Order: sequence, then C-alpha cells, then structure tokens
Amino acid sequence: MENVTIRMLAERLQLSTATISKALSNSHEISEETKQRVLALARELNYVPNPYASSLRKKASHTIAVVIPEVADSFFAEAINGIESVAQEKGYHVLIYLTHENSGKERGILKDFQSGRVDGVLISVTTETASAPHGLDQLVKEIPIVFFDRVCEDVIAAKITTDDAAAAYKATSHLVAGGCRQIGLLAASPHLSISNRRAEGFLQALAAHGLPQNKAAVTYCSNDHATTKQLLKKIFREQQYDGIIATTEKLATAVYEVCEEMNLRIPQDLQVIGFSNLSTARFLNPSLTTISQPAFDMGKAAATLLFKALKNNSFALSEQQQVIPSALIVRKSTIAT
Amino acid sequence: MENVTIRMLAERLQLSTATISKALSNSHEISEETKQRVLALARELNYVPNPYASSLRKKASHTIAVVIPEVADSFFAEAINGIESVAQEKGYHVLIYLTHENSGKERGILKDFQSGRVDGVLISVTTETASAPHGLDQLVKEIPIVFFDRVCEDVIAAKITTDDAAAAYKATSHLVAGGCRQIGLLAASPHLSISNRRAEGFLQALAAHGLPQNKAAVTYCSNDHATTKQLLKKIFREQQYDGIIATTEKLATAVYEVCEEMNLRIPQDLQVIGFSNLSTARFLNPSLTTISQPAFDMGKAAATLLFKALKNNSFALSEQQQVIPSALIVRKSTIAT
DNA sequence: CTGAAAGCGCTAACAG
DNA sequence: CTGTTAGCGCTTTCAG
Repeated sequence: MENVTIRMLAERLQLSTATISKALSNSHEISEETKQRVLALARELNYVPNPYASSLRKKASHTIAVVIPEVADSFFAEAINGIESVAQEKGYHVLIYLTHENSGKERGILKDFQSGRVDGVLISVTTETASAPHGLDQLVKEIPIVFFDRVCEDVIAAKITTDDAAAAYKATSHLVAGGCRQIGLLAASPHLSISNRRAEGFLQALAAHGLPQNKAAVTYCSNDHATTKQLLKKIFREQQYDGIIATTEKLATAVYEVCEEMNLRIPQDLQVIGFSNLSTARFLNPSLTTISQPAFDMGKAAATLLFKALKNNSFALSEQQQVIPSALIVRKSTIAT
Repeated sequence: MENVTIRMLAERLQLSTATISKALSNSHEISEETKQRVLALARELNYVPNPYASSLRKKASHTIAVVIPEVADSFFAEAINGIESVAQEKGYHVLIYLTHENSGKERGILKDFQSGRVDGVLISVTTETASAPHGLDQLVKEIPIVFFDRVCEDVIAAKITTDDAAAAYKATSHLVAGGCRQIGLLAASPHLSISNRRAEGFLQALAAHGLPQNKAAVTYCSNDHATTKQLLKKIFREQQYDGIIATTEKLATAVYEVCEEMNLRIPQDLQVIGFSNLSTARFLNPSLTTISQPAFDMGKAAATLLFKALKNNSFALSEQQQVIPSALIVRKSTIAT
C-alpha cells in the first residue's frame, strides 16, 4: 500500500492540495465544515504527512541534535532524559551522536549540520575539543547551539554549566576537614574547561587551607580505562595521598578498582570523592561521597534555551549562560566531621 | 550566508544540475575531469547536500529510530552504544525516542514512523505493550523493524533476545546451591515476554530442585520506584525469603535499598541476584551477583540485522531470530559453593 | 559524456 | 473561503 499524500485527499474530496494543506494546519482561512471533512478523511485513510517534504519547503526540520562523548555514563544518560523531556513536549525529534571522545569524529558530525538536517544543536564536547574548537566557532554563527557541561570557553555561545570551581572547592574543604593533607585531583583532560575549573577551585581551596600545591596535586588521566588504572597505580605508589577527588564517574570507579587491587582501604587509607550521578553511589563499598551534578536539569535547561531561540529569532541565544549548582553528598568514602 | 546548493555549483561551472548531482555521487557517466572540477568547487564553497531534498526524492532517509523505555539504565545505554557503533559505520543517523514505559506515548511515536521519517526501527517495548501491540503488527508490515530484549512474542518480526529462561534457571540453581529454599523472583510486568521467560526458567528450576512453587514466588512490581519499595517491604515481611532474583537493574537496587531500611543483611539474611549490566555491580556493598546481559552485542546485532534488511530488500527480516547468551557472574551477594 | 525536464510532497503567495 | 501556481533542493529518466 502506497503512502497517502495530500494530493490523494484533495482528489477524493474534490479540493485543491492547498486547501487540504491549510485545513490540516487548521488555518483560519478554511471553513469549519471543510476542515472537518478533510480531517475525517485524513483519519480514515490514515494520512501521515511526509516530514521531509515539509522540511524542504519550510526549511525547518523540527529536529535537534545531541552530541555527546558517550551514553553509558549516568551524567549523559540523565542529561538526555532532561533534553528528551522538553523535546517531546515541543514535538521535536532528537538525533543522537556519540563522539567517543574523538574530536575528528566530532568535527565530521558537526559539519553535517550545515546541511539543515537539524534546527539546533546541544553539545558536550570531547576531551580534545575545547582547545581547538575546529569549526565550532563557525557553526555557532550558522545554527542555534547550546553547550552543556563540557563547553568551549573561547567560543561565544550559550552555555549551561554547573558550579565546577565551587564544587571542587567544597569537595576539597570537606577532605581537609576530614583530616586529609595530601590531596590529589584526577581530571579527564587539561583541555577541558570543566577540568580546569575544577582544578582551579581545588587549588584555591588548598591555598585557603594552607596546603602546598605541589605538582602531584592535579593528574590528567587517559580516556582509556586500562591506561588510567596504570597511571593511578603509579601515582598512588609515588605519592602518599590521603584524599582523592575524581572529577568524572569513570575515574571514581577506577579509583575503587585500583584501591581494591592495591589493598588501600577507603576511607582509612584514602578518602575519595567523586563527581558522579550514579544512583548506586550510596550502595558502593564503601558508599561514595559525591559531588552530584544536576544532569537532568542541565539537559532540560539546555534544551529549553535552545527552543526559546528556535521560537524567537531575536532571542540573543549566544549571550545566555546558566550555572546550575551541584551538591556535595557526604557518604562513607570520606570521614565526616 | 545562504546555504550553497547544487544549482550554485552548476551555475559557477556552467554545467547542469544533473551533471553536478551525478558527479557528486561519483556516477560512471561523468568524466573524470568534470568530477574533479565539481568536487573541487564543492569543497571550496563548502557544499553540504540537503538531506531532506534527497530524502524526498529518493524516499529514503538514511535514518533509523531507536525506541526504548528509558536511557538511564545501563542495559539500554549500552544497547544504544552497540546500535550507534554500526549506524555510524554505515553512515546512518539515529533518532532516539523514550517511551517512559508509557504505551500510549509509544503508540504515538510509532504512528509517526508511517511518514517515512525513518528507514527502519529498533524497539524494546514498554511493560504494557507486549500484550496489546497496538499498531505494531501493522507497522511491521510497512517498515523494517527489529525488536530487541523486550519483544512482542505474538508479533511476527525480527527479534534479538537473550537466553532469559536459561539465565533465570541458572540464577535459581545458583541460589539453591547456596542454600536458599524460599526464593522470590521480582519481575517488571506480567505483560512482558522477558519477564515471563524469566519466570518460566525460574519455576522450572524450582521444580527441578524439588522446591514448591507457591504464589509468593513471582512478584510483579510497579514502574514507580516508591511503590515498588512499598511492595517489597510488604512481601519481605509476609514471606521469609532467603533468596531474591531481581530481573531488572532498578529492581536490584530497590532490593538493596529495602534491605538497608529493613536491616536485612545480604547475603546472610537474603541472597540477591540481579539482571544487570551495572559496571559498578562489583563495587556494591556487598558486590552484586549478576546475570550480565550482552547489551552492547544485542544492540549491535539488532542494528546489523536491520541494515542487512535495508540493503537487501529480499532479506527475510521478519523471520530472523537471535538469542545472545548472558552470563552469571558470581559475587558476594550470594553464597558461592 | 552532458543536459532538459519532470517530480518527490508539501507550503506560501497571490488571485479570485 | 478556495484555487492556481510556483518552488524548496535534489535525483532520475530520457534525449542529445
């Protein structure tokens, strides 16, 4: 069975396609009676409009893209939830692209968006991207785009972030209060703005508490799990840490693994705080003290901003910035006081 | 700056749009020289083809849809990873739709696919859908579709599942071997084929080990977390379980929560096995014995099947069935023997 | 090897 | 209130 088109409806009802089109979009220039007849037949024949014909004509796809490093991470999964909740409400479709931390792949994905495939983009960049935003600065001028969490600081665009520096400061202070004197921060990449903000807050806290900021303080890890574990073992051996802040979920679990393998007890030998949204954090052994990020809300805020821009052309999207606070949730991987 | 079209290239090169189109698609009827000139200008002007014009003409969108209940679940997140890995390789785009276990929402999403928006669909149905596959039996005839994990058994279509019954049997036997005599199975919904298969394997194992199959054995839980916890507390109070099989990730963590609140010790008072892909399962307190499902592989297999059908029209997609085995991973929430 | 022409299905101006 | 016409950007016969 062929797909039913607006023309078939027109022929069956002895009307023009224009009339059908207008009736279907509930135009005021069509009589109530005709609308009813059109709608009735449309339902009867199970008419479903061809979105691509419409997109081609209207130059709008009613589709947005979400570009993220990975999906098997509770932060991004929750962010998608937030995004999808508002997209669904607005009747938009969402395309998902995973970059796997590969900025070349990311570049290719972004380039395609110049085609008009999507009306807007939500992106959290790869660990490599921030420093060399290849074409992003360009794309930003051509299509509405909102960065969330992992932003490019030197690109002028809408950004949704969390209070990275403050959170790291809070985490550090908590460790200090719990007796830590040799604290290390684990970050994903020196190119990532959120890593840098977190390192900043961390170093400031160290200074404020009169602790030295030796070079062992901040460690940048690899995207590869095995490599990261090797690195952690090495630095744990070289340096007598008593506190660790893991700034990503993967790093937090890597620390747990390494501690198990090196027979380090958490929190007696090493206190641990993770930036994480793991719903299982409270059931870990020991339960993990976290900086819990508002992933759902960040996704929702990013999407809301984007849709505002899509609806209102004069909305100054690129000037929008929102910082959504995170929370320190104290559990048993640190020694509360 | 306006988007550059095939016509602009044509004008600049004094060629017809037809020639440009053919050159860009590397048609053999175009001379090597012309191809080069076209390609060069296309690159120079940063030509990006309009996918919707092409879709409209070719009646193919190079896009697939993934319809799942939720994304913040490691099974589905990993499945998306698997799907995306093959979609990216094939140059396809992937639209994500979350049903949130709402079959009405699901129906609406599926209906839209009659529009030609996507070339194929990968779906894991809601807890409510299996028994009343509203329109699914219809859609199956109109568009290539592959079910994965949560399938509709009475719909004739391609299906990727895991060995649910066998896995439940294995899990049950493991509990029996560990000394359990009063085992309960927690399932998401009596309408879900995977729930039923798992219950089947479970009951068979009970019988095989000479344990009674009383009505307390299988409990169907709600989609709502709080409601589920209430229910668990109730049945844990009424029935003296010594072993529990949680057939979803959410149910497994709910059991942990409830045990904590009721002061039940795992595994001394209650042994627990979860169907789960949580990477943190090994760090839970106690570490969780799991039936670990091949989520990535299932997603990959489903997508591979779909693309095979898209490429080869005569491929008998709806007859395809694949069962990918899961594995019992023994940890400390059960008593090994 | 290249081009002219038609048309995918829909919408928007403009007439009537 | 309804219809005519043109065209979004691309692909595909079919001629040349």
